[in-house]
Amino acid sequence: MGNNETDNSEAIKLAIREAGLRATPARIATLKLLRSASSPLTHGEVAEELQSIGVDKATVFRNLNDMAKAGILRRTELGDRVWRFELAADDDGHGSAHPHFVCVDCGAVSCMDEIKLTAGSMRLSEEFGEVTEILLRGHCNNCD
Amino acid sequence: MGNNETDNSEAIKLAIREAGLRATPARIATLKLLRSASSPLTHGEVAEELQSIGVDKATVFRNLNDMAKAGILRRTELGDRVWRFELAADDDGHGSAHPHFVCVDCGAVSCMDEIKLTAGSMRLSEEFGEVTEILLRGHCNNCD
DNA sequence: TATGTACATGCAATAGCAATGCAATTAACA
DNA sequence: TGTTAATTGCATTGCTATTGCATGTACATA
Repeated sequence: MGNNETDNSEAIKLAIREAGLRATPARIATLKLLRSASSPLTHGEVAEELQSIGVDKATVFRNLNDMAKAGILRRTELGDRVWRFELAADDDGHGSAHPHFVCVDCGAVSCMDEIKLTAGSMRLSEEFGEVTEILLRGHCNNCD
Repeated sequence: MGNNETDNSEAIKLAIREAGLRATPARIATLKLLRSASSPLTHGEVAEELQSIGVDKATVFRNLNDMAKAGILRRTELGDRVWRFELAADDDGHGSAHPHFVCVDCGAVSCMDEIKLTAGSMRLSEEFGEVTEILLRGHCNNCD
């Protein structure tokens, strides 16, 4: 079945370089972590995880922001004053922009792939501008 | 046409007391300001405005949070890491929860009264929890 | 493969909004 | 009008994100 570990690393390195950035260990580890996550991770969560391999907090912050600016990651703020990051694109197509649900009680974040606005709402929203992100907030089923 | 100024003040005082809070000048001024605003105001915006009548920043912060907790105000975070507040209910029925559009470029916030999810999306969203707020982000027509 | 350079990192310091402790003040009740 | 608990002002603290600068490193070039 080949060497998936190496293959993945090479693919990640390539993606970073294609975005105009250098493929450093900290960035590779960041992308691997985000790929293994099922929901967006915060600055702090990534920093804590990468601390174990000796990566500084400021470096994590800069890398996340830089890669978001470069288009590899998507950066969002989901209502609790903390930035969250997720891959802008990945293998299963989950990468395309999709709505999120965030629980105002426990802070859990979920990706909602199938949520859509009505056609009328899409038209109305154009009066305001171009909508690039949809966020739903409420009380999740684990909390109520 | 009667004394609207007084009438409004009395109505505001009553609303505050009904929420279980004391009708202090700082709170009354806060509600008047929010009622005259066409979009949610930030902590800082309210604080700056009320500074002119001698209200401390911390007091504004506490009052906004307290009144939000008491249900008079609605507190939301629209993507720029700053809390925003608006009346939870007002005369024209605008008070019921409604989606917001926030421009990621200029930060402008608009209230969208008519935006809805498709019926299917409403059903799907129930798998996650009870949705209490919808937020759309993008580039507004003044910025693109 | 050796190497120069621009990019990246680590460490420390800083910024900015929000939250809190405490003494003084005041609204709302009897 | 007096009492009491809620509220305020001021200063301090907390937390996340950001920045400055010297050092280290990825990677294009020779």
